[in-house]
Amino acid sequence: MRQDNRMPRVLHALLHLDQMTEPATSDLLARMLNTNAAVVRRTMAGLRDQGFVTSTKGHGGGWVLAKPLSDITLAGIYDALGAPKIFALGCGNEESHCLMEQAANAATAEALRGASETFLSALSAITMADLARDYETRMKELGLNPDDYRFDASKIP
Amino acid sequence: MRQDNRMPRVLHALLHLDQMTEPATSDLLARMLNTNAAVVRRTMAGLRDQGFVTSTKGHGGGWVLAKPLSDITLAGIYDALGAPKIFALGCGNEESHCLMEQAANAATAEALRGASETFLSALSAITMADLARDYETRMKELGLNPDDYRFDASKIP
DNA sequence: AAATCATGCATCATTATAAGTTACATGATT
DNA sequence: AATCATGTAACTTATAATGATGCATGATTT
Repeated sequence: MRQDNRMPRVLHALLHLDQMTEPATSDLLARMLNTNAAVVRRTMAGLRDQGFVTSTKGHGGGWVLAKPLSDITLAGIYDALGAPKIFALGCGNEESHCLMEQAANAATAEALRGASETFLSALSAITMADLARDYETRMKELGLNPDDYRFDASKIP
Repeated sequence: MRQDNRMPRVLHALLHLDQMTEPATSDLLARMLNTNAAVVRRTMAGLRDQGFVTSTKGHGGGWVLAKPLSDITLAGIYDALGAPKIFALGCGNEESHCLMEQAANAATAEALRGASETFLSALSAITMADLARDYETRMKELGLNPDDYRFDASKIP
């Protein structure tokens, strides 16, 4: 099955949005994320509904961050994306009449449940501000000045 | 992405195999698992290679459990299946030049890594014998006699 | 030895789902 | 009025798992 990359994409988009001084159009974000404007709108729609960003139409319109990064946890974003399916592995969720199948499915489901718990609690513990700090660290490690990188996206042809 | 249900399926198959007194053909297992003989062969191939089961050709041939259930952990089976991809969620694994994307991807990857660790250690802690016990418990809860269920699969038309 | 059974394996069709595309209606700004 | 940008629907493409089929090969039976 094809992988769902909306999560890292949206995180990436939010980090860029935080650097913007004016609304970012879907098209600009699409170029930043190396994708398509319609995909951006579709993906960001959930974040808008949850109040993480706002979108405005018309001239000068686009996407704007609606909260400080420190108020946005990755769990909040995950939910805003519609809490997409985490696992490629299934647990044979059909209601089975076979008791052996029930035992097999239950064991698989339990292992997945634990993993999902770990995953979601990890997401709850991280805010977008943490990511921004990580980004800053990466900048420094390369000896770059954050200001040089700001608005970099607008330089994309 | 479509889900990978090989894991619970194989667990189910092994529980049945443990109840057999003679080799189970791929076709029989397929009917037990509600699938296709070719799928069974394909899926069980890895288990055979890892020595969990043996397969013999010809008259009276088929699949036989090669180890006691207590010697088979779910982790062993997961590996025998080729350690299939666990997550439907991706972490944008492309090597990115954008530091924000790197930060976004790293955070997602780290959350997934933790979840995968939880998952795999859960699998290591469970043996097929545990599943068999669970099965027995389910039998008793329904007031059924395990012997009544034995070879049930051969009754499938 | 011939017939039959069953695996091993390759190939093709089917299905599910994320992602990419396109098109167009609607609202905001100039 | 013209232009910009979102909102949304519909369609196509890409990717895997799964399903289906056919046939070669080896084992067993008669």
